[in-house]
Amino acid sequence: MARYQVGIQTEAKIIEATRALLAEGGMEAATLKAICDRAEVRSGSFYNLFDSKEDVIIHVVRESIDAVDPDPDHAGTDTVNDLVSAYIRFFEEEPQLAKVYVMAALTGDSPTNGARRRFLRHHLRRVERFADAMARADQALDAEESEVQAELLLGALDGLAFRWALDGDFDFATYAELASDKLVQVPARSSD
Amino acid sequence: MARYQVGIQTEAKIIEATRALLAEGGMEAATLKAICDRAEVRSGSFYNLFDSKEDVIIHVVRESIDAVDPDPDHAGTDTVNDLVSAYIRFFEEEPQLAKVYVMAALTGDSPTNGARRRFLRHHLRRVERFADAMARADQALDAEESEVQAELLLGALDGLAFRWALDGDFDFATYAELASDKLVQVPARSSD
DNA sequence: ACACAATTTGAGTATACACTCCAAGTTTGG
DNA sequence: CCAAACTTGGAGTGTATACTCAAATTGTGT
Repeated sequence: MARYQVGIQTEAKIIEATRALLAEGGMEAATLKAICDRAEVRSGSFYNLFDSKEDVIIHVVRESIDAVDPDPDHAGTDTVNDLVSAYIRFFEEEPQLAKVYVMAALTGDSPTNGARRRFLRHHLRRVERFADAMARADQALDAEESEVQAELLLGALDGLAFRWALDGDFDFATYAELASDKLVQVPARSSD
Repeated sequence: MARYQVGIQTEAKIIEATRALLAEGGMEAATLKAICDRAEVRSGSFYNLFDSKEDVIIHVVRESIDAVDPDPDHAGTDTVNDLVSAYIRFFEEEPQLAKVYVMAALTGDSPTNGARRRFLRHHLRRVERFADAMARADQALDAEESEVQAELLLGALDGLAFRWALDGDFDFATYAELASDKLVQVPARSSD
């Protein structure tokens, strides 16, 4: 027999509770008890729907990682500006998911190590995307140069995101744009 | 009566063990049992010398934060280059402490929240230092502009450090220098 | 209304953690 | 060489954690 509606709703409640807890207090706040209390569910129901705590957490973290991507199909038409704007928009429109995104990398726990590896893998994919967009915009850039520039820009963006996670008042969007302006523009070949 | 030599040595062993554990596995690796095992000491001795686990951890974290500072007296003579070089040197010469420095902010646990706050406070002090050096180097920069530039550069450096913590193969020094070059140089006022 | 699968419950298990306690041992100054 | 101060070992405490399970309850297609 198919799944019951009530079970699907319970699953949604658990996911939502986990997301909120991760956003508010990172990995350490998302204990099983906290998740179940918030979702108004007993631990037995939790384990009827998920194999482990790690399951939900990875679900939520993946969701937050996917949300940062403006073009999951990788059509290859996005500009560097598109990519940076998407990153900024993500922080403005989905601050909760954005916080999960950073917190997952920031906080420790055995499930997080998985999340951390995931983060690194995602980071490397994004570097590729940025590098592609840069190479498309500036034919003079070879593959290696654009990759270096991409690492640099993403490093800066992640650092600023990290800064924002430490202090919510930090104006991430403004600094992200500034970083993009300074790091991406091709330096005017002055004299060589 | 003064402290016994043997106690002082035990204290040193515990601190060293904590430092190594923090560097290797961050906050979550530094359990009391792990610390005591590594230091070859029983928990009773630990608590004879420290009030709590948090005590040692804060000691080690503070040590790592202090190590990043090239001029603790703040004589005000250092250039931006000096500051960036000191940051890079810190990662090259004291990779273990550097990892503690990043890991403390990266990994969670109740003691870490203290460490995280400490990290933010230290970050703000460093921003001031960088901003001062920038203002000294370029008289055209007003206080606000130099602070923005300092936040930007430090954000980028921290992001690259973060990247290095995720993946030890990442060439932090090269990227840090690149970031400094691109973010600090005053843009040639082309036409305005 | 019925059968029965899906779901829920909540007490219970096992484990890990930081931390305590104190008797026994060691170091030190006088 | 003594006694006081310090240090140590290691069993033990309390608490929090993730996770299990059998019985009770609820939802759904027929």
